[in-house]
Amino acid sequence: MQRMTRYYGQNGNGGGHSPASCFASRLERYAPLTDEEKGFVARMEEAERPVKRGEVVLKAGEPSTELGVVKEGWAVARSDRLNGRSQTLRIYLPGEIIGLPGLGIGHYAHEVVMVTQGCICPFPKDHITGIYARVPRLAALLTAVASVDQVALKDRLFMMGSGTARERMAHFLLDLHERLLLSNPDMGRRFRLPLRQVDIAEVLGLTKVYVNRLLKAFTEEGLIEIQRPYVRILRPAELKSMSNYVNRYEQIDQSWFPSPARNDISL
Amino acid sequence: MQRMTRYYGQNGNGGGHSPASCFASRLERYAPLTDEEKGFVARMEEAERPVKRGEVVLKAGEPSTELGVVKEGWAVARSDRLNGRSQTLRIYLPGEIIGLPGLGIGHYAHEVVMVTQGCICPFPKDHITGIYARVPRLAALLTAVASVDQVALKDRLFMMGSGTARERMAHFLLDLHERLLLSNPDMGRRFRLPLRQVDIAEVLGLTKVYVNRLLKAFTEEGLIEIQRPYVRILRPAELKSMSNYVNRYEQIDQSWFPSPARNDISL
DNA sequence: CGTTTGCTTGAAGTAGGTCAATGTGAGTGG
DNA sequence: CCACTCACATTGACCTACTTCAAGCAAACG
Repeated sequence: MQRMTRYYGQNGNGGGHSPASCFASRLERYAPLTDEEKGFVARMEEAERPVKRGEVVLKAGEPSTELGVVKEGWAVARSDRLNGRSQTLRIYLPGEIIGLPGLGIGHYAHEVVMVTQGCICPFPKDHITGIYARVPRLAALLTAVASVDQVALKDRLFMMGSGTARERMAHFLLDLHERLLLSNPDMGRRFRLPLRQVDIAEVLGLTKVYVNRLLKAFTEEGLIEIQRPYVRILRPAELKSMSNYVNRYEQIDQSWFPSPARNDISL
Repeated sequence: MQRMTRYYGQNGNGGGHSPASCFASRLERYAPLTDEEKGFVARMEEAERPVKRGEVVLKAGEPSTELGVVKEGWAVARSDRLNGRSQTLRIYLPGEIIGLPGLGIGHYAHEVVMVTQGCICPFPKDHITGIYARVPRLAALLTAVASVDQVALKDRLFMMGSGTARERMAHFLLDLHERLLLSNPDMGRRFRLPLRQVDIAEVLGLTKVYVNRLLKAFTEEGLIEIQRPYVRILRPAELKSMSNYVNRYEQIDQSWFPSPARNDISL
């Protein structure tokens, strides 16, 4: 059933962070956390649930009682259509939070499904309450991360609205590469892409047939190299210029964060 | 477990001119604000700047020092392409905040332009600092509103990725109508649409020619009625079923909000 | 070793784009 | 009151990027 071997996650790459918490290490990349903040983050990863490929982690329409941290594996948020085609709205990599949009509307708007096997750390929604009440700087950090996310989402909307299939594909490959680099800085240009062509098609809003043709064309043009399930980006510059790609993940702006101490207001 | 509050239920001014503080009244629709919270909200609307149609309110690439509340008029966030076509990423109606995504990345990712004349209330970014530090429930409210926004954005991504032109148009009209109803509950099915066909085309990722043909077709099929610049939705049910439209703005979940008093943690 | 799941390829169709011309109403100036 | 203009809307004729359908292939698994 599973044609993939194990997803390679947080193998020790000199970073020195504990493999137990990819989410905490992701956050600490931006700003060192206080002990109190670390405590709150740790509680988001207390529980662990192994999940199989294809498993629905969050069901669309259900009341949103929990959020979750993807600890291992890839997940996607998707919108199913009665009609036929379904659309992947977002790919979640290890260290990212799922279910955040459910905060506002009280139920999950779109289902989240695993595309590889992996491991999810669910935590109750009202854990966020404590973060807003007690560690406002952490709340601000989460907000900042969410807003980077929103920018990336808008970039994707742009590609879907006025990009050709080639441009979308280029943008997709570059974006995934950059995001993987965030947690694996010394990964290089070759990365594991545990998605079937039909999965990519659902991300890009294309058919699997055309995705196949695009990948073939990209390969023939020497833009990429495929050794399934690995992809190597051969000519990033051309891909960037053809898709107008901008890396949105490089840094976040902390200038507006409140100070870590609870009642010390920097204003 | 979850306390939802209906969003409707404020007397609407059918006329069409904004109240003194459309942003505050929009927030108060969700939850009554404490005096302290009101003070912070009021400071977001202290300054006022009249803006002309076509004026660039936020320039892409510039450091994000300010956010703003749209007090009057319509604005759009758009992504320009060297190539040619440009894509509208988001329409901002009165009472909505612009520049929020700039919080995370420290500069404006996409430009914001007025599509009608209007009025913007700019406020400094670090005003958000005070909200996170001192009125956490207001911070949570802003987060909730942003997350509803993100869901709506994902719905749009879905339409752009796997919707036909007809479906996109139907979705667009319904979505705009619902959003306008939020601040004008007794507006009915007829609303002012101050966009040119080319503006709509940029929202939908289509050409103005095709937008024209779609509008003509919709009119001939009796789905809508156009008396420029007004549109009337004649058969909302058909539009809904053909575009799978879901109104995401109806309710907001406050169950996870911290309590209004600063150090009283409801957990 | 047969079955399944996913990849590849060809041929034909279509939704929506492109190009280009014409129509229309709301100013503006004379 | 009429001409002139300018910004948009409308319409027609053709074009193409992508889809659809359908068949064949490869490799992994049972």
